[in-house]
Amino acid sequence: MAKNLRSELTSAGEDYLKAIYKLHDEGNGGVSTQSLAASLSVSSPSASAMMKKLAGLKLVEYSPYHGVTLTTSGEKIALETIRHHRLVETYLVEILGVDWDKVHDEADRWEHVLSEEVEAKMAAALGHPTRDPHGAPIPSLNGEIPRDNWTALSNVAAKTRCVVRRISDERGETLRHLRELGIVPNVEIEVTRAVENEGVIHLRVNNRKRVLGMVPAQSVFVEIHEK
Amino acid sequence: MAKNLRSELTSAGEDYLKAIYKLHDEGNGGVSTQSLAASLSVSSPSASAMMKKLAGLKLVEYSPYHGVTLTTSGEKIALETIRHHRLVETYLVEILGVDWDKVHDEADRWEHVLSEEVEAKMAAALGHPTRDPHGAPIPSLNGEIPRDNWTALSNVAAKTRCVVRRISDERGETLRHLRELGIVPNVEIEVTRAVENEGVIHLRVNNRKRVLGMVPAQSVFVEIHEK
DNA sequence: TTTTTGGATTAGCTTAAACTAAACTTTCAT
DNA sequence: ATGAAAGTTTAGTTTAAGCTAATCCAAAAA
Repeated sequence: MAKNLRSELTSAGEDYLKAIYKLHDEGNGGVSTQSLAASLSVSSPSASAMMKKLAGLKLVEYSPYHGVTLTTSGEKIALETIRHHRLVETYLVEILGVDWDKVHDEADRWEHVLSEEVEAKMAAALGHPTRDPHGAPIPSLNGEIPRDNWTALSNVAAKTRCVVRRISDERGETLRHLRELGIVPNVEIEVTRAVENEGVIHLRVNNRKRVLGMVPAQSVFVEIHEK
Repeated sequence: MAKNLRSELTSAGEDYLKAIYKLHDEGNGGVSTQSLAASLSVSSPSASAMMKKLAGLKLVEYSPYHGVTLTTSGEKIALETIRHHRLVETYLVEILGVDWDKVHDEADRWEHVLSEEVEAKMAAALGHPTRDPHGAPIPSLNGEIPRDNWTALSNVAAKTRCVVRRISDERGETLRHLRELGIVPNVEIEVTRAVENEGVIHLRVNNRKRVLGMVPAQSVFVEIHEK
């Protein structure tokens, strides 16, 4: 069913659906043509045209000048694509030993060529993981995905201990930097100093002092330690 | 260098180069527009147009009305693509346990999205194999590939013992049938009866009598047993 | 040498996805 | 309430890859 819809779809279409899902997920609410275009590095007329096409396929609800939202089948395809992407990332890191900061681009290409059958084999080989190497949740086969409620590191007050749970930035540069600082999922850290307008947050990671800019700190999500 | 050329190229271009290589390899000599078009399930005008484009990129030597051959860089890319394809097939069978007869289509898609880095990891995980699961040689990183000199099963005389070395048909149907008969690489078989015009060859495989049509027998290559 | 014929190429069109430039809505501020 | 700014859509073009129909060449047959 969704399979049929998906076969109507090119990989460009899948990319748009995925982007809409993510923007909706973060930004909460209808997704604007501009944000969509920006997130795909595409002009807004291109995004606009694609919305018309996806609306024709009943994959999005599109009200010109007022943004789009996914329909049920559109969301299903978006989640399938995200599942592919995150499983591939996990597989590349865990089984093939590819660097944490390099898997994103590879997975962006693989996600469109992976058959359901091979996806299932990968998932099995990994023991059906629920998180990718950056801490992002992997949607289940039937499209369930946990809603996380973690805090951006940029919002954490001084003297707070917490555990890194997720890095939401996908760019290799940022990821490499964070890894060098030891900021990866499941590592315990402490915010030692956080003063507004310093543009920087001070941390203790693996018992070393670290300084992190506020911009990358916005994409590090942590779970605050119970007292 | 070849990397640069390759980046100029779409996956359609890679498919054409690969097809030219294979046709040249089997058919010996210049490759005709028609055979190329047929092997890619494309119209001849399409093939013709692509030849002009590839000639512009200096990947083929193209003399209108007289066929094409690969240039050195064209052959390099063809071999890289074939290497990707066959490594992926091997990986899917050996590591992920995908069925022997189903890996071809998957690999046809993967071959275009695999980075050199991941390819290297796969090759290492497999112990740098030199044959894919159908017995086809995997080109080395620098483009070397053994020339096999095996005999088509359709040409083997009665009372001959031999070892299956390669199946050159890629269609799932054929492969499935052969596997059901036990005709897979490295299995020893004996031709028990082979009479011209019967359109069929009789075999003993794993100590069982088998009958195989001449058409599939043409894509089974064997090594004749030393006396 | 001419003719036939089959294979190859050109001409012209289609679809998908992008782009720029121009025109149009919304919305916000005066 | 209206005009400007911001954001969106339409118009028209481009590139890649395919297609059909029509033309063209070359090799074999007469």
